[in-house]
Amino acid sequence: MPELPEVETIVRDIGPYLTGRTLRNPQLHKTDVLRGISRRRLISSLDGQRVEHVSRRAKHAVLLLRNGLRLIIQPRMTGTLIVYDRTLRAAEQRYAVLEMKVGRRETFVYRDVRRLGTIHLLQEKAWLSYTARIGPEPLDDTFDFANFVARLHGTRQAIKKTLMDQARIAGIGNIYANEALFRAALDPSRRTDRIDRHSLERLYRELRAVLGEAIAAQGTTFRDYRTGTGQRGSFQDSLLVYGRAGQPCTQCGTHLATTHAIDGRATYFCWRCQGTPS
DNA sequence: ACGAGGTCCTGCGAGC
DNA sequence: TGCTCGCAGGACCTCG
Repeated sequence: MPELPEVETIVRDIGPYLTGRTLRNPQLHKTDVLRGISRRRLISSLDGQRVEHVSRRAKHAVLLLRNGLRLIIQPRMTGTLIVYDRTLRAAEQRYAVLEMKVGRRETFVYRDVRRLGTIHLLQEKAWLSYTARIGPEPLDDTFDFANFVARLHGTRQAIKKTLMDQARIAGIGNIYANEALFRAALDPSRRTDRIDRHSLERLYRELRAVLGEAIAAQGTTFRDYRTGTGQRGSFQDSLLVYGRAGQPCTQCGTHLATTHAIDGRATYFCWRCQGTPS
């Protein structure tokens, strides 16, 4: 489930293959991922366009094209973005949503089993408005502790839900919210407005640390996620709580617990180290 | 402002 | 074996 570290890994991988290349023969196999654009206009806007720049914003991959449009792909749950330097195998072709040639042999594929992912194609102005609705990038140099506190301010919601609110801070999903809260020894269900400054300092530090470590490990592969070259990530080996219900806490040995009480999403935590969710 | 619940989508595993 | 059903979940929506 690509969150910030996974999309960052994808973008770093595919960027060198796409930048300066011309998109040829785009094929859209499914249309239900399109947002605000028809298949016909997407195809005609992509075909023959040079890719000027590839970047990440929150959990989106952004391809800036010569014609000024941005192709924005959000892989969500099961989406993968891969550049292959060979012909695709049948299994790789299956579930392909968008596919285009980016060189003599290279093919760029957006593949998505469940197709909860989305594709936008935006003009500069629409892009600015789109990105303005998303919070700041947590790994930016400018994202200091004061900024973090300001972004969390004014809500009584559970801290885990607040962290995952893309309008407040960009790119944090379920895996890294769980991990950061455990590492900061914070109860995921704690009301955001009732967390003391020292706890917030720990959370700020651990959040940035875990995101950085996950990028260094090429992301977390639980099931579908692959890097931009089709490899598995390795941060699943470093997860301390996510997916580890029933296993011993690495800090105190207590059996880790899971609940769906916060926003209906799987929360993993240690009763002893993080306290009891209220 | 906030929580609850529905929606999208398909593979998978449990249960019968 | 073959079927149904619930679940996985990020973002967005409506309702109370």
